[in-house]
Amino acid sequence: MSDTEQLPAWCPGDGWCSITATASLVGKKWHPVIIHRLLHHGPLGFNALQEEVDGISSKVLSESLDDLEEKRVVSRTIVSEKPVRVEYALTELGESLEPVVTALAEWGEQHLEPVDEEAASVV
Amino acid sequence: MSDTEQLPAWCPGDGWCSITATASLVGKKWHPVIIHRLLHHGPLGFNALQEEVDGISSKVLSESLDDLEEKRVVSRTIVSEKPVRVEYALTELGESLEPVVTALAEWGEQHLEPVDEEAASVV
DNA sequence: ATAGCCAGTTACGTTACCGTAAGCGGGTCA
DNA sequence: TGACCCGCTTACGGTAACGTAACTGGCTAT
Repeated sequence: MSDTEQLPAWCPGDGWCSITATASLVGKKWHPVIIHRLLHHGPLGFNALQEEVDGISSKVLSESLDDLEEKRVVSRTIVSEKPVRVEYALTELGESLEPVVTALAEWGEQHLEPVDEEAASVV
Repeated sequence: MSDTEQLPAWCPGDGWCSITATASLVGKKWHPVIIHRLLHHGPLGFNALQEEVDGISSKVLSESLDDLEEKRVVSRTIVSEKPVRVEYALTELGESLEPVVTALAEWGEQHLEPVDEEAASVV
């Protein structure tokens, strides 16, 4: 590490930061899980997705989907069959997040699973 | 995608989720940036780190470092020279986050930079 | 003694995010 | 017609995260 080290441009000093920007997309509690489920289960309806995510409320799921749709990560397709169906799927942009979500998942797998937060130090 | 598809175990239905767990570490606004700076600039003092991160306040930096220290991601070393110095560095666990932070950074680089949020749709 | 750097802390306020509970409009099925 | 599924929305509340501003305390250099 010398003094004149050039940073890879993705850490500028002028406001924008690719890390923060990406984190604001994937850093919400449910966002990465939703994306992961969509990656591995193809298009899903609202209720199916809710069951898939396990723990999320309809309200939060709805909000998250709105957010992700606005950010062009998921697409909402109304399938006009008799019972009005809706299908949520990843856009290309959303699918491109696969490495990111995978990185999150694998790191958690490898470094976080043997969690002993309460058994660790205090008391 | 068949029906009996086995998920890689890192997306259980029973509460714990490696993705969410990791996101709770790296998903905060400043956490990944701090880690990134520490990855690329070696150990830094408080003020040096604050200047490096650019935009963070001393309070938030302090809080973030407390959090990251508690989670064994960064270490705080008091270098007891005459002017009391402190050095923040990554632990092994912290360094292992490199792929995750890199994934965030690179995705942002490749998919988010040409941002035209305001120029896009409305008005 | 005054000024300045380093490493924070405290007080205070705002916004974002998450969660519960309930309800609603439309359709299907019996 | 009533019971039930689907796809949400609304109302309400709490906590956590973030932000600003000011201030502290130890040490140093002048």
